[in-house]
Amino acid sequence: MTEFSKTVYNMVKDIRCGQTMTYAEVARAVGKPRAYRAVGNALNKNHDPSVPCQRVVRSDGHIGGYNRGAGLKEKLLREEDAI
DNA sequence: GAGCTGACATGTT
DNA sequence: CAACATGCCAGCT
Repeated sequence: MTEFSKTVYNMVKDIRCGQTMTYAEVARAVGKPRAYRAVGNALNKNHDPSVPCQRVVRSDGHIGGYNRGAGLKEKLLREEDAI
C-alpha cells in the first residue's frame, strides 16, 4: 500500500453512482497523470468491495478488466445506468 | 472511416 | 527483474 494507491482508492470511492472515471483521469486526479497503469494495477490487487472499481473504465470507452470478471463489471455499470 | 495489433512510455506490486 | 485491469501513436486490413 502506497500513498498513491490509497489516494486512488479514495478517488474511486468518491465516484457517484452512475458516474464513471477513466484510469487516466484518476491518475491525473492523484497528481500523476502518467500513472494510469499504476492505477489499474492498484485496483487489480485491491480486493476491497468498498472500492467500486467497476466505475473505472478505459478512456477508449472500453470496459477494461475486473477482479471478478470483465463481464460482471459491464453488467454492474448497466445496472446503475452508468453505461 | 472504423477496428485491431504492435511498440514505447510510465508507476506500483 | 517481470508483470499489469492503460494511453498514445503508427501501420495494416
